[in-house]
Amino acid sequence: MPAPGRPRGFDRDAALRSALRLFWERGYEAVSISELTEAMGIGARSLYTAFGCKEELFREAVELYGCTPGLGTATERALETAPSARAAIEAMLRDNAEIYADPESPRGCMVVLSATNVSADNESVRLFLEQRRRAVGESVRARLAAAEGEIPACADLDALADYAMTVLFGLSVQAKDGASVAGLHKVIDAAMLGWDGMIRACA
Amino acid sequence: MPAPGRPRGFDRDAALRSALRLFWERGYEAVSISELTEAMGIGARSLYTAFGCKEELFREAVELYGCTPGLGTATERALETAPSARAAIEAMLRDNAEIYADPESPRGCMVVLSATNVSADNESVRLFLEQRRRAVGESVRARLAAAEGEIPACADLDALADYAMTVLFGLSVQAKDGASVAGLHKVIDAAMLGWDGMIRACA
DNA sequence: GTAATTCTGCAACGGTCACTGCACAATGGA
DNA sequence: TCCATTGTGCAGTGACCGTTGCAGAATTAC
Repeated sequence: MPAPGRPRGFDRDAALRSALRLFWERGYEAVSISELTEAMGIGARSLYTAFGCKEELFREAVELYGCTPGLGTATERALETAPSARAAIEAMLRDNAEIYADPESPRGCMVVLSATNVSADNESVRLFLEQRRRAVGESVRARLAAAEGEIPACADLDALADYAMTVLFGLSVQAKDGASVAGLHKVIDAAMLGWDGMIRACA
Repeated sequence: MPAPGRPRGFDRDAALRSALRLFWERGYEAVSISELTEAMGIGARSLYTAFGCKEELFREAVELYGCTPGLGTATERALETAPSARAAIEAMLRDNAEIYADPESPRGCMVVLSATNVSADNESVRLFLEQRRRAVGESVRARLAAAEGEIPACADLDALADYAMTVLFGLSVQAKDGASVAGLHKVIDAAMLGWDGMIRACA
């Protein structure tokens, strides 16, 4: 039983995916409504009817990014399935590196890069992504805290988590600048030696 | 003997510093000409007479950032004055961290953050900063290559340099998100253990 | 003084921005 | 068939974008 009224003439999910890709590639403010309507294959009026306004569309696109397998879910999945804290951090970095440098997709992480600088009017958008970055950091911290026995009691969990996030953020910039998947993995090799060093230095 | 014609009615250097601060804080596209003229205390016509156009003004601001002691010179200075490759990398990270989280200045690195996403028309601006980031990476690489004997011959200098740059980039994002100086230093503690691990793993 | 040169304030330029009012189209239910 | 509801195309809204033409102001050289 569809809702009453004229049915929507386009695939809302597909249109949202097109918007996601555009926002991911060039950022929130740098993408105009007319570019969006062209990429989504709809008129401006339909965009507003379906998604409300540009900011709401962006937020929905970020949500979709976050819950799409192979994109934003990589971090969560790595943290949940890896058998140890160390393996979780490494999997998080490596799986994301593959996504960041995938030639089929925009480069780097949408959450890190798509609203780093905005005009005063759109500060709320920047804060929205900042909060999502913070939430990822919290997840990492929680995963470390749950690693009973594996990490020496004297270790600074906050510093470990911040270190992992810093490397993750840096990988996005490197990928945007054209780094290869192999190059990113070499960086992660070094980063994991940093992890081991921190654990060893404390024990 | 000043040049003929009506003399400029404002301090060009001071105006450029105001523009630098604004671009640093919010990025190239997110800052409008009217915001610039207000901050610089001049009319739009004077801005164009003195600086050419918005993009040229931005490039000059980035140059100024790069050659101002306590800002963009920190990296170069650290690489030149530190007594060892390891000390050079550590000084580069720590000195920049102090700048990135300085409460008196915009947060993070202007070169990393002020043009990460731009509209299609201004891609040249993004590429300009990308090239500057690349140049810094080259400087780091060169410093490591010059560290005769200190680094084992089997070490991957490219990976070491890319690792240092990745951490440096990540620190900018962390600072923009509000990280404290102390927090950044803890991250660098970890990062330097990564450095030591890479050296040790190879030797 | 006059000419040449440069800078500045004013008032606009065409273009694009995000967004919307309105008439009409397309559906479901009575 | 007629109504209620919702989506869509068209044509615009006012605001702001980066930029500029022009007249006049301020200086040096003569």
